[in-house]
Amino acid sequence: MAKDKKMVEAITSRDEDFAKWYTDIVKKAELVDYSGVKGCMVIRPYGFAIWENMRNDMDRRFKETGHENVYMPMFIPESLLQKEKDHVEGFAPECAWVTVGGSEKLSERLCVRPTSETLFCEHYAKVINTYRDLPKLYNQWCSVVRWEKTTRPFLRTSEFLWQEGHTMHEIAEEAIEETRRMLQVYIDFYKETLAIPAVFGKKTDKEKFAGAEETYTIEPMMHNGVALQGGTSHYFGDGFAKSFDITYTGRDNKLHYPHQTSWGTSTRMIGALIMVHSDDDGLVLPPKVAPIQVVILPIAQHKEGVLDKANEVYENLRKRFRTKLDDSDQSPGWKFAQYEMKGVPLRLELGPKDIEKNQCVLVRRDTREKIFTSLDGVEETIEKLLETIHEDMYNRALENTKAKTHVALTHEEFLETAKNKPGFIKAMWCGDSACEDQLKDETGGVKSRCIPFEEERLSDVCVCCGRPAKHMVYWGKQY
RNA sequence: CGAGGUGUGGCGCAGUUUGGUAGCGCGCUUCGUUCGGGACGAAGAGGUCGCAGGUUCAAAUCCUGUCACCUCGACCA
Repeated sequence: MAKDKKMVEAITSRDEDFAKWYTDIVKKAELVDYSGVKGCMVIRPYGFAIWENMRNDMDRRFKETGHENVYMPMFIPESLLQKEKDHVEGFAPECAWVTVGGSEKLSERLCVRPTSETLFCEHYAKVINTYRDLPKLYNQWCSVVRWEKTTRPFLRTSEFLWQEGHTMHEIAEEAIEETRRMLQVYIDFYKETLAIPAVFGKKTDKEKFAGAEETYTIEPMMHNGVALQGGTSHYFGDGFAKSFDITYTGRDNKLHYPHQTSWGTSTRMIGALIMVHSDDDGLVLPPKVAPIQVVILPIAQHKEGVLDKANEVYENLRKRFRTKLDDSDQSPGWKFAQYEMKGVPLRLELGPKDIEKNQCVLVRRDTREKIFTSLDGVEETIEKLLETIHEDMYNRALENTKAKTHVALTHEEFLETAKNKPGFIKAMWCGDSACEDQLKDETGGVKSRCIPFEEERLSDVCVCCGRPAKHMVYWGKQY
């Protein structure tokens, strides 16, 4: 069969209808199911296993950088939420409220947390007294609720799982350093674990988080050129500390406000995984997070010795890889398609002909390449292949991002590019949010993604208004 | 919040215009044959047609109301 022939009729082609392709994958790969509540999804075992792998990897990185896990309540009293003005204005429109407990109407309504800055602040006010209590480096894994108008599995749901780090520091520089450090943790995680390249940098004032002084972001590009805000890290200065009256006695025996950060990533990253790597045959998972890294498919398994050998290989491989042996009585063709749909990075075929020659067939999910290899030392072969798959997936995504990143020097060029070429646009900007608004209106949704840490001087003037340029900005449409 | 769409066995749908015995495909169960790219045969099980009213001898079908979900926009991790 031709390599590029579409084998799974049930999945809509990616080029035909990207949105439909996405939801097909999500359902066919058994990642989620819809629930009875609008915008809330059931994360099925296979989808949740991906999240668990992500979570374990990130959690390790957080702990290596000195953070501790905690758990805050899920309810925020309205009065607490209102303590920081910008923050409440940012989140009030999408809060879900609890007004009744049992049969009693509550004297004060409770917000189901959309994010937990206020709860952390309330707690920090109690436990921070002296500079010796700093820094406080807390993280929590939980779910949050934002009453979204439009929802899509993983990308935007009413409730989603995430991690939120909240830290307090003696001085501003240390907090800013923490903000940048955690962004770097995200960048590394995307590259090393998800095999996803990204642009990253600082958000413009207009795109900042509600209540933050500075917001840093990681912006991976999806296969179709649309950006996804993949994680954010915020520097709050001492604004929240002042609103919540968090003070500590400094080395100088005077009262000071600590400086704060927060940073978060969510199950949305699973959406990124799908939209960056997957194809018309289903999911393509990077080996580091794949719930099954190698699936062993015995061929003609009723024949003498096949299952015995398959089990022997399985017992050997499972010590090093997340391995599955599928000896169900489905036909081989069905199994091939099934595990391709689920994105298993490597398939190991083992039939009577192989066993005779003491070999097996390894098939890469990402390229479909077939490799005939000896069963002696097959675990080394697999180890190397999984690494190669990771690198190749990263590089393909990087090529796609590069190919879909354009430069615009003039206003006309910007509009022309935005209209005809999906992807990022690099262009100079004066620093005025009015220009961001104008460009967004003129292009039907292209917004500033970020100001990268390493800016190029493309020209001296703003691509929108022609006044002197202050920054080079990545622009693009987003999910 | 605006504009569309859909609710019928587990899943996907037809049937609704023109009221008259609840259908199809997949899946599921059992048995047999198959097995290197979604195998085949035979026999089975499974549905208060989203919900509530109404019209009628008779409602999945007509009327009124209601709930939910999906897609696309505007807003957002």
